[in-house]
Amino acid sequence: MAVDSVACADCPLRAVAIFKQLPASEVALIQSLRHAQMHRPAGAILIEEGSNYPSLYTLFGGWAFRYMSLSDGRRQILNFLLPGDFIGLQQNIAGGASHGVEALTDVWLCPFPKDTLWELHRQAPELGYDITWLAAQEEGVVDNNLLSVGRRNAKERLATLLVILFKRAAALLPTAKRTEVPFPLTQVHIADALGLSLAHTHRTLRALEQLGLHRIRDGWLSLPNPLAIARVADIWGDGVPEQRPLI
Amino acid sequence: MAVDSVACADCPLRAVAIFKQLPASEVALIQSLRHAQMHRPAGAILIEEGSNYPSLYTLFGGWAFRYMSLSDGRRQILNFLLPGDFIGLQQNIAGGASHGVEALTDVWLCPFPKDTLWELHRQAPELGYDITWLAAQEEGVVDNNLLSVGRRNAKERLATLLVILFKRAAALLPTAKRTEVPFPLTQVHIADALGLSLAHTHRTLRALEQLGLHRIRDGWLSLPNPLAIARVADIWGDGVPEQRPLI
DNA sequence: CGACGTGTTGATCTCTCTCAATTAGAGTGG
DNA sequence: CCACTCTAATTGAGAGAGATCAACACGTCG
Repeated sequence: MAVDSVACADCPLRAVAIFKQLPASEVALIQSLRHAQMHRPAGAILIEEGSNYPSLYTLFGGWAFRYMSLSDGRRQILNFLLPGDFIGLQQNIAGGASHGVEALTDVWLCPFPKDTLWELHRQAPELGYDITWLAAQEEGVVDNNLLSVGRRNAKERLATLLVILFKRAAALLPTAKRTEVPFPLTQVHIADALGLSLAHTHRTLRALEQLGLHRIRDGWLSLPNPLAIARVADIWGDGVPEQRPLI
Repeated sequence: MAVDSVACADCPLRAVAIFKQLPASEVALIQSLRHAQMHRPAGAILIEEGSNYPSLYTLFGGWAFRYMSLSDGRRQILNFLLPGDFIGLQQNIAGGASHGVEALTDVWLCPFPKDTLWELHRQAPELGYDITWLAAQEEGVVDNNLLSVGRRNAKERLATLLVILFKRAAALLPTAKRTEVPFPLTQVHIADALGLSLAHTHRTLRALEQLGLHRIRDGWLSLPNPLAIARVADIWGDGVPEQRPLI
């Protein structure tokens, strides 16, 4: 993952099948707005909760998550961010949601100045449309999490999270290597994402493992029986869009 | 609420202070894309859960809500839609979130053809930017709900919902009339929005009422002690943006 | 070596759910 | 005008999923 500001045109992410191909002119526009790539260690706060107009980033490498917390420290993880995800949209554009963003692993970021959103819309309507697409897509992910936390029990929530993260992570890997995917979450992250206590998360995790529905070892996740765990999760479609824009 | 396709330029909603003023040219563009206004009764399904590229609407009058459900019937309300909200963004733009939309009261809608999103982006970057703003804003609302459902207990959830809905509804009223706001939700809606059972929702509602934190009568909500209920909800900012775009 | 993060596990408690009934309008049709 | 139906609100009793609290094990790291 050694990165010395790879040019957007040569971006290895763009070679991954899930990302939509862009015309060279649009890639050039993105390149012209972008700053040099930067690195942040695992655990770093990428966007402070409550900050009003923070920077924008494309997550180039590593995982992160968005979260909100209550004044007494209770924290809810809203969704996880994987390579290719765009960071800072909500805060930058609509002061509304005052969530924070934290690096789950070491991350590499492509930073953009604050007025990038407007420039993209103005100079390339297609990219403006793509930004809207990304916003709508991320809301869909949060919708799913809300359904889980509101109406699924602990086993179902866990199954849902594992299935969805597996699919998202697998989509970034070469087809041949999709038997297991990187899984950097600790049980604390899982608990905070699912609205469960740490103890209960642990017990439920063990219960599902005993049923042969998942296996997490050394930061890798595999799903020995994808159909069975999807059935527990009550998921029909696959949830991962065929192709998505990459800004 | 008699409506025979009021022209966008004369739209009474645009006169409300929370809505951003648009240049006449942009209002004209919106008008040119829009179909004649339509009415739907309370309880009508405006967008079927799982439908792929449904119509787009601006909610002109009445309340609605977005929801998702599990195969056994459990339902989660994702967020409520009030006049001025844009409907159908997520499904239309990113096949991702397969949620439904249901009318909570009788509603009046301004329908737009499916390619409107793209046309707005292409013909008026400012409006494209506004669309993105709306998407980001709505995601912020869902973020808040996820925080509630994941990490707040029943009393806190209820307090949060009442405070936020009160503010959103009040912003649509003349300043002088903001002591009470329309409140068309039944306890079933509240329960489904908060991830609680109906019975517990009812008991918690009564408990908060006994504390003098709210009063719901004949479809109207008032908050006798706004500071106290906001304290229970653990809300600091006001959550309602000063000005928002109206498409 | 002590501090810390992460995982693990037991015991106990309680918030919230489930199930079941009852009451009170509002609407409908004869 | 009355039986009938339906929705929404209400209330009680009992049960259970998940929370809380408290230890302990293990590995890493300064």
